[in-house]
Parts: sequence; C-alpha cells; structure tokens
Amino acid sequence: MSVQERKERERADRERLIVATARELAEQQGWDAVTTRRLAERIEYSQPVLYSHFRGKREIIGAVALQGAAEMAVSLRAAASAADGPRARVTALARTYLDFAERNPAVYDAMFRLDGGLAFAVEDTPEPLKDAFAALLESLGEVAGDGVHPGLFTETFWAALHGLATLTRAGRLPPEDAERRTELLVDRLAAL
Amino acid sequence: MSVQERKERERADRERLIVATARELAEQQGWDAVTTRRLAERIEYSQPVLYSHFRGKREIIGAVALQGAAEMAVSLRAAASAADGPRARVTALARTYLDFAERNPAVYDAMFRLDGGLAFAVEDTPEPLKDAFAALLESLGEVAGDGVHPGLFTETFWAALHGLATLTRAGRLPPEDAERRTELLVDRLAAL
DNA sequence: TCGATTGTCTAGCACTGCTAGGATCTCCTC
DNA sequence: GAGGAGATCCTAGCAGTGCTAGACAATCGA
Repeated sequence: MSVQERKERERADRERLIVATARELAEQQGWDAVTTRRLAERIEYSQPVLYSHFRGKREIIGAVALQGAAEMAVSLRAAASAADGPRARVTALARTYLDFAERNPAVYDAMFRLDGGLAFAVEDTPEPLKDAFAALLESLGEVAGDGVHPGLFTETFWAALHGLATLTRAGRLPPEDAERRTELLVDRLAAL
Repeated sequence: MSVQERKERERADRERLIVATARELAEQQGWDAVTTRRLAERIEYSQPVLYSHFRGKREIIGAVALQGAAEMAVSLRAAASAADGPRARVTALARTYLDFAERNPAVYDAMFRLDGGLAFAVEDTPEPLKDAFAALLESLGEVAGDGVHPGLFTETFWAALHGLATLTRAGRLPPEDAERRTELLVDRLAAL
C-alpha cells in the first residue's frame, strides 16, 4: 500500500506543479505563451505527461480558474469582515474584487474570460466557483434593497464589477478614473 | 486614370468582401473558425491576398469591429430618439445595447473582447468607436446626476452593460433573468 | 510588340494542440 | 536474486495555425 500511496502523492504533486507552472507562465507572459511544449519543458517532463493529468489545455486553464476562485473567495471574505457596516463592506468588496482582477490578470481570465470547460450557474458548478459567488452574496445580499432578490442583485453587481475589470485592463477605460467609477457604482447600485 | 480608378474600386470591393466574409464566418462558426485559409477559400483567392489588404488576422478583426461600432451607434441613436423621456430612453438604450451584443456575438467580440489592434480611450481612437461611445453619452449624460461627470457616468454604465452582455453569453449568468437585471441596473444607476 | 510593373499563387516556415507506439523502468511473484 | 507484467514516460509525428519568400503570369505604358 505504501508504495502506491507514495506514487499517488507524487502524482498529485506533479499535478500541482503543472497548475502552478501554467499559472506562473500565464501571469508572466500571458495565456498565449502557455503552450503545451513550453509548459512541459518548464516542469521538466515531456508533453504527453500533461495529458495524463488533464484532457487538454482547456482543463489546465480550468484548474487555474478553480484555484483562483478559492483565493478570491478568501480575499473577499477577509475584506468584508474587516469592514464596519454595510456601506464600508460593499466598498471594500468592490475594491478587493477589482484589485484581485488587476493583480492576477491571467487567473482572472482563466476564471471569467477563457473557456476552462467549467459549468457555471448550474447544478454541477464546481464548489470553488459557487463559493466565490457565495462570498459576494454574503456582503451584497444585505444591500439588495426591498423587493429585490439578493441573488439577482449580486449577479448584477458582479456583472458591473466584471465589466469595469475587463474594460479597464483592456485599455478601454482610462485607468486613472477607476476609483471614481467604483465609488459611483457602489453609491448608486447598493441600497444604503 | 480610368483604369487605375477601376482597379482601386475593385480593390476596395475585395476588401469589403474580406471583411464581410470574415464577419459572416465568425457569426456562423465563431472566430476560431476564421482561419486565413478558410477565409481565403471563401473569397476565392489565395491566402497572401489577405495580407495585401491587412497586416494580419488581427487587423481583419479590427475592421469588423469598426463596422460593428458604426452599426451599434446607429442602433443606439435610433432607440434613443424613439423613446420619450430620460427613463424610457435609458431603458431603451440598455436593451438595445444588450440586444446588439446578443444578436451579433462575433462582432461584439471583435469590438470589445478580442484584440483588433485598435486604440481605445485615447487621442487617435478610430472615429466609429468614439462615435459609438458618443451615442451612449448623448442619452446617459442627462441621467448622470448632480456632481457626476457625464463621461465618467457613461463609462460606468457601459461597463455594467458590458459585464451583463459577456457574462450572460458565456453562460455565467442565468439567461432567464436578463431582463430583470437590466431593469435593476437602469433603476439604480440612472439618477431619475 | 516589348519590357517593366503589378498582381497572384505555390510552397514552405515555425509554431500550435494532441496522440500513437515503442522503449524503459519499477514492482511483484516465484 | 531473476523473470515477467505492468505502469510510466518519451520520441516522433499528425493535422492544423498565422504568415511569407520567391516564382510565375497577367497587365500596362512606351
């Protein structure tokens, strides 16, 4: 048994190495630079090894996305619990979300812009994704306002944040006004 | 002179054909299916011909984006002028924007998701893009509210719409609540 | 009608994701 | 310890990508 356990552990280690390396490479040079060859070279294995862990590149992106979702959930909850009162909480949440997107652009892309083959907004959505949404909902539900479904409000607020994050990073919005746009969004959207 | 003029006309025709074909192919099968080979085959020329019109695939995407921006501006203005009063105007604007994104997903991607090599939010931004933003601003400026810069408000509102458009189409948001999210956005964000 | 220019195509480069098949290495059994 | 079975891994190759060099043919002006 012990031999098999060691093998399984080593396999799991290597899988983590693949995901971490893919993420690192993507953050350094963008997802286009994450080719199976380059990734294989970095982990010091041949290409086919990647396919013994993942069905293909898409699944590797998906794995990075799940990792990112888990981290984002932690960040969001930490920011929310450190803030006093609904208003401060929503502001902190928005800032933290946008900050995460800015500091981890490749991970953010894996989560929301690229196709990682993950299910969304359905029954079999992976747990980390549901949990990241739940983290948003926990703080946003209380400012949804009367007669507005908390889930629907969270979806809308999230979409707005997502729009700000992607358009800003793509150079579609002037970066210097980012903070003012965030404030406007919080002031207007949240029922305070 | 006449011969040269005819040639220039034919060249311009062929360029339009390339852009129209790329757009058609992208709408039918997605941008991934728009390969230089397939595109060349459809216009019944060899690959290198494409490169005598455009620097590369990116520029073709850019050309489709500009065409789309022009059409979107027309749609937005038509919707705005057909509505009575600020509230109806903003609602019509939001619906028209999201409708455009839903009916022309490939064009929308070319405009805002893919890299078409176009400059944004700067001096030398192509005219159609500036004009599409202007069309938004014309209707949104009046509901920015006191002390809020119309441009900043338009950017924020646009980002929210963009987030709804992309997340909905990517299956990240349940499509059946799209209309309710739009209403919520308009109700809260616009100062009416 | 000739020569130059313009226009177009064939063929090929270096790269991509992915996989078949063979080699090697490890482990369990005798 | 030795042999065979099985897991593990790599080499080599497929079909596809964007893009381009260089040869060829059509067209134009003199």
